[in-house]
Amino acid sequence: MTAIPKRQQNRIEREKRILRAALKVFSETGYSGANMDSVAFEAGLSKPTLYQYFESKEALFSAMMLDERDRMIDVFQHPSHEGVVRDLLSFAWDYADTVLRPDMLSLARLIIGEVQRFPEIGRAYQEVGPDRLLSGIMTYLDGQRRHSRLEFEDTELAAEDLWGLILSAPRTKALYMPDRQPTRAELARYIHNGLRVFLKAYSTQPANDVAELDRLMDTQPSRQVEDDD
Amino acid sequence: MTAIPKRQQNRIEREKRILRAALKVFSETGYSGANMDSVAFEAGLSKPTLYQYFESKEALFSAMMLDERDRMIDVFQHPSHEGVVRDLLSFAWDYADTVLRPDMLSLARLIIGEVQRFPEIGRAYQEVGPDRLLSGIMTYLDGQRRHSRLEFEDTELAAEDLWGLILSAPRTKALYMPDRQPTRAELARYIHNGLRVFLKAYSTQPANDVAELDRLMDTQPSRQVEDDD
Amino acid sequence: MTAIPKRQQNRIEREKRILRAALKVFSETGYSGANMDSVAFEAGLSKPTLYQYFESKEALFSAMMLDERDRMIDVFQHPSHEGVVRDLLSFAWDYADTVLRPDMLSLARLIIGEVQRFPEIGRAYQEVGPDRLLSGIMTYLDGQRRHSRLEFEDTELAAEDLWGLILSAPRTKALYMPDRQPTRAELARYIHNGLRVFLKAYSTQPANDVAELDRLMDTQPSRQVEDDD
Amino acid sequence: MTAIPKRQQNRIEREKRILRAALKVFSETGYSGANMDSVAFEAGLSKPTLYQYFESKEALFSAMMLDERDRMIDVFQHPSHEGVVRDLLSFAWDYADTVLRPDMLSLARLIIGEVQRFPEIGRAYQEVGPDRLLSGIMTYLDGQRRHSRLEFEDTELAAEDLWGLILSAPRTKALYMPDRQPTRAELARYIHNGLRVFLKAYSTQPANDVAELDRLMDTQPSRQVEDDD
DNA sequence: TATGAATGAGCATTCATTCAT
DNA sequence: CATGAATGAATGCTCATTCAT
Repeated sequence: MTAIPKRQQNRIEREKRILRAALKVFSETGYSGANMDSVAFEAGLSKPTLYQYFESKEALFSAMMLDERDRMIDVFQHPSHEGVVRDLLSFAWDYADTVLRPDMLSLARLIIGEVQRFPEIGRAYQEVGPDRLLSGIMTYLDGQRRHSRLEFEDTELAAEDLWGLILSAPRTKALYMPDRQPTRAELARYIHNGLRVFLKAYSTQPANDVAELDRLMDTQPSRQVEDDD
Repeated sequence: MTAIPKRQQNRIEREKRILRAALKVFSETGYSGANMDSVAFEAGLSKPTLYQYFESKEALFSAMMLDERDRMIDVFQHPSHEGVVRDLLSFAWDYADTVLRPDMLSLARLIIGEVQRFPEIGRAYQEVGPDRLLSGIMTYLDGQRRHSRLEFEDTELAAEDLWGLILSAPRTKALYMPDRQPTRAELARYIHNGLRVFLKAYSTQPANDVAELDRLMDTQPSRQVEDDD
Repeated sequence: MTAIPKRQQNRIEREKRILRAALKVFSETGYSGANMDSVAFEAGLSKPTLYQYFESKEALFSAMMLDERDRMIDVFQHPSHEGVVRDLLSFAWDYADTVLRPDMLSLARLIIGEVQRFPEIGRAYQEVGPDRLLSGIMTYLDGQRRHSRLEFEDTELAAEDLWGLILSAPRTKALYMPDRQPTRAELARYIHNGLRVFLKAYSTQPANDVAELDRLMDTQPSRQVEDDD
Repeated sequence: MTAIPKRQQNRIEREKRILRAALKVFSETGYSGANMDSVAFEAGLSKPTLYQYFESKEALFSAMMLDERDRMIDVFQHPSHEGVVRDLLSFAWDYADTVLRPDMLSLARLIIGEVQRFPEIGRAYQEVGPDRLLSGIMTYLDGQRRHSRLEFEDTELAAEDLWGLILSAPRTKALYMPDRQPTRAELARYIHNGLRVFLKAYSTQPANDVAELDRLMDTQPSRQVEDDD
């Protein structure tokens, strides 16, 4: 039997619990505002045990942040291939759903709030978050340009435009106002408008594509009807 | 003469000094990380005096934040009227120069980082920052629509697009990476591209306007030549 | 009025209290064994106040040690001049009374016990304690040599012999056994014997001097009759 | 064969390792400054195992101290018999070499530093160290008195004088200044002078003996030529 | 028996806040 | 009114000691 020793197993499990607890506590109160007692309590163990896993508050913070970052790598789906409009729409919803999740927003606030104290954390997230995402979008956009469905010169700028048109406004708002989550309808409005502008600017057949977009948005304005208040 | 009593005068002056000191200290280390000793020292007075002006750390923080917000109200210039393209370009630079200033970014990080602890601060800034700005842009865009120079249905979305296309990418990067300020050339690239997309999507004479934009960007790619590395 | 400001006065007084408290606490339990709460309590103030006066435990320890050292500088009397035997006898008692005081022994134990952690403290005491004392004795012995009352080649060795003959045994015992203070009678025995050997070895008239010594020791075997148990 | 069971053997071995580790750790940082982790690590076993051998830090300390004391019993050689001067000289070097060894000094500092916390330790060492040593010297001195080579009344005082004249000064210095070991030459100076004084005071043929001493010290000023810097 | 893992209690240090002058 | 001085209440971190395996 290649049984993983129970000890080892246990240790890994506990480390995960600590990192989860740390995420919660640091997210709620920031680095300085958080205290190790809370983390220990939240993780269900004592402070000395906590210190056996991470040698200092700072080390715990960094470890947690980098762990979260690694977790984020696989978050974004690769675009499907059912036609530009459908693809972009699907991508827009996927991305919005992820980026506007309360926990993602809390994490983003934490990073931004502490980036002056921990500059390397900001950079680390830039690399796996925006940069990786962007390169995913860029690959897709390049493909569509080769198929003459889109036209542009600077792929990076086009990708950033896509992101900015769809999410800049709702995400900025969400960062500043944690208690007001955007509704599905609001999101739909941003996505609809953002994609329309993007298509007008970058599609080789803007009129057709915008028409298709309008049709799709009418049909399927949102995915989760329940919270469409 | 209804001379303001010297006492009164003095008090106001001192209060300003405290608020400036608070901005500096809180910006550098966040709310929890800052301590009242530093604020008092930075303001050049003793802690008890500081407490005479603000009854608690929390009160000082709120007061400082709201004061900064008020100061921000007059920050953005009203658009001039020399033609849409020139107007938008002038606005874009104005806005970029303001929003990407290191102190503005620090303040933004502070707000975002503390918004969960002080939700009203986030809302307050939303009102005078984005909202006021937006309504300024909206007024301008509405005017241009009346003159048939632009066309759109939803003014708010159009205004948000303008903002997002120009500044979403560089500002997001700047928030996450405090040590890497964007150069003038990078800014010019974002502005040029953002306005081109905006004009393509919203102008009644996209081809002409984009051509003019290209010409203007060539002529005057930046304002401060010295740091155009 | 050249009134010293009460504040200043107070501060000095309090600092003295802290140093006294520190001496007590550190002497009792050593550096690591002592805690700042005890010092604060013993000094009659709160821990933060204590920290306003000394920035760390280590700083307090060093300051206290150096203060004690300075206090020690004036401790040893200069020898009088009533004849070698009388002089040496007087010096012997003076010195024994000082060096064997319980607080002096505690301090010595503290220095010796912590000298590996704070090497500079050991050196500092060596300079003002033994070294200064020795040079005082040496001056005196040199004088007596000039008057042909004593003879020797190496003044330093002679001085060290004087010290060693009188105090080495009782002080070593006292260092190792804090609960057993030497009685006056025991001290008298050490002094009598030590001086006798010293005179035999160094006096130009050993027989006479030893006889005088014996007479003096008979007459006045001790000074403080009360604890002559 | 009444073979000792391997278990038993092992246990004894381990106990020795622990005691050696404890000596090292306690010597370096004192009782309070030392921690059980370091002892366990130094002994190459785990803390619980350590606790199986010694039920508490205090117990370990005491056991180690008493063990060291027992080890010390056989340290001092019995004086040979080649004539008083030669005997004393040989004894002086033997004793100096032992007492001034860095590990012996560290141990002495430890005892002195902790004697207030563990008074019985001080007494225990007094018994086997000074007391046993002293009674050895006393036996020898008594012998020489019987052979009319030395004369004195109080054997104990004579023995203490011998010790004090030779080692009081260098040992006291060494206790206070751990980083400055006395050189061979310095030791020779102390020994030469101490014995000369001793012989002048106690020999029945002082002139002869001092002459012999001078001759011996010239011939053989030290034993280990290499570090005679 | 030996050990990885755990913890209650303690300790140096800091900080928001308040007096006394 | 302004300030030097003071403090109760944390907070990060450590350590002697004990389980559970």
